[in-house]
Amino acid sequence: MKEKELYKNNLDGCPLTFALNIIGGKWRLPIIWALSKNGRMRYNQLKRGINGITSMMLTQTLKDLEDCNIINRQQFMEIPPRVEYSLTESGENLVPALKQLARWGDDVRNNIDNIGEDNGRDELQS
Amino acid sequence: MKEKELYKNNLDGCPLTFALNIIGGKWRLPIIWALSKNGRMRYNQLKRGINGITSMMLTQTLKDLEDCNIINRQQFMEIPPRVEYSLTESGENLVPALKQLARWGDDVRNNIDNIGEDNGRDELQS
DNA sequence: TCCAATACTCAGTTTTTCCTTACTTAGTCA
DNA sequence: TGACTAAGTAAGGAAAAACTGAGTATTGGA
Repeated sequence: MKEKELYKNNLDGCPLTFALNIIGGKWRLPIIWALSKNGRMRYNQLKRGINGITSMMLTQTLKDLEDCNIINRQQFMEIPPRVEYSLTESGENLVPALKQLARWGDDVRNNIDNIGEDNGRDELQS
Repeated sequence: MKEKELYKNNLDGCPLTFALNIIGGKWRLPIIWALSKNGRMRYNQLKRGINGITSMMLTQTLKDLEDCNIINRQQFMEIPPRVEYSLTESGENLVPALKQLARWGDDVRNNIDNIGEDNGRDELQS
């Protein structure tokens, strides 16, 4: 194979890099996952549901995901305030891709844990 | 829906988190991608093929991926030295999942571009 | 009157990740 | 002789990501 015919990596414009930039933060996947499981959720509901997240990280990550068009934010003008979050269509479309990745992760981990021995499967939704 | 029935996030043991930890470094995907396109590659071939990577980052990332059982490292006892890298079976299995994610990334990006008509430019696009 | 609940926001700090520059060993080419 | 190739290592610093702990406004209930 000649050097010139090699695939050359081009980071800008790669849709995979783009996708990973969207889901790549520490708390983004947990939020997306929780919303895909539970549907519409309020701020403090998310906070209670996601183990270890702080107010600040939740606020920031929700805003990031909203900017990426992955989640919707609906604010009700009430006292006490109420804000509900849910996945957008893009967000929903992401879920199958994540499931495939999760399936792969599961397989790999089983291979590492007991090499050569297949001991059933763990459920994807932990 | 009762609070107790909500899905609760458990980061340890989540196969998705596990998968993202494997592919989540800056240079991991470029290396995996290049190997999946070109098959077996030597160190400097990878270095030339991946735009902007330094020796150190390449060495480190290759070692990380080897530890994760994503790539094989085969060393030939020759002068000058020769080392060839290739995807393991786990590495090959990862590729379809990455492709699905990439497809999603592509769709989302196109959607953003189209929405841009009524909203001017946002800084999401590369 | 004081506390709880809601959905945040801010300043400052720590932790993690990534990068830069130089150096290695041993043989080959001019 | 000196430059070049191969496949890396080492030390230290910069940049990015994440965290800590506090404060905001409002109102109903004890």
